Amino acid sequence: MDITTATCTWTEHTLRTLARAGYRSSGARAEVIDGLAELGCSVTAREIADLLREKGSGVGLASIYRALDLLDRLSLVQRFEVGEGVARYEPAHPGGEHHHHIVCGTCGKVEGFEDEGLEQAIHRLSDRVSFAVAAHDVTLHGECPGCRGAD
Amino acid sequence: MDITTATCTWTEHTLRTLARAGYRSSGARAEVIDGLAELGCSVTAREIADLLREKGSGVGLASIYRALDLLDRLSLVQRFEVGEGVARYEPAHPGGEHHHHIVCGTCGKVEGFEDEGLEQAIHRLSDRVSFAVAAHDVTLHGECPGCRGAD
DNA sequence: GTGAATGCAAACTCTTTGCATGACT
DNA sequence: AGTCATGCAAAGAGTTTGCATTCAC
Repeated sequence: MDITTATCTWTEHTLRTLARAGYRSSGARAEVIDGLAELGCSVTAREIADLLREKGSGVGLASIYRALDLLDRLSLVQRFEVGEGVARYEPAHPGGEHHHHIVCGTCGKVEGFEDEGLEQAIHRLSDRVSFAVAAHDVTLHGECPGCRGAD
Repeated sequence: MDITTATCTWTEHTLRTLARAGYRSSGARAEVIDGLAELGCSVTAREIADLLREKGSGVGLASIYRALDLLDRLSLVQRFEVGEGVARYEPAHPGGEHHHHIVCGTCGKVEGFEDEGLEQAIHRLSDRVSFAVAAHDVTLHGECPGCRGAD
């Protein structure tokens, strides 16, 4: 997965989509988008705030939440939780390809993974349930290589 | 799945496990366990509180959270979230058999489902990742039959 | 009697909202 | 000018914690 080119494309796509929908994308919103592109996978609002503050930006937390909410409503980011009671966000790729997350129960590290077999199983299963399935989240819990070694 | 006998067994198992671990299980804790057994799948702390209050119980919210936390640490309940920022709990069956959840994006209804193909896919996948996988959560998002019809 | 368990209220964290100010078209 | 966007501060919701009291053993 080439994060660099992917997120670069995502940034452009996002700015273009916002503009097309009539939203202004300067100021705080643009900084949040840049921050998301830079941080990439599985970031919290606080992490974005910390990054922007480090860079000397005066963007407020409220604007970050507002931007994330807007991006989520436009399907430009994916919002999810891994069981900490904190919302996490990451750039959503327009093609629909996506990954899931695995969380280290010891250090809290979150990593992404993709698995075609899993996607297929969920697809097959979706036909069998009474709900109309629109999306799915999978979270694996375990211990990361670093923490396994440190036991 | 026969909820009645399953939760009855679960209640006994839970009380026995607590006693064996040296915890007292009278008062608030027992009421929370009863409430969980009665409500069954995917309940919030508030739902337990409401049920107990209805029954005239004076159990406080803090005791409910403390009980749920203890049961979770002893693996007697499963704790999870479906993306609302609220923790949900349900009796955990000792055998390890478990189900996952599907959430209606319109009315918020949560239902359980089981799928062997999904479990197998996750099992196969677990061998391929660098983490030591200990558990997994799957959440499907969609629209329930009732809300589909009401569109 | 002693230590665990409980209830209440306060504290805390994450997130949302109200409102006045500032920026873009 | 008019509207949208922002920052700050306050409000909300869910959850946790401190402490005095109560209860089980």
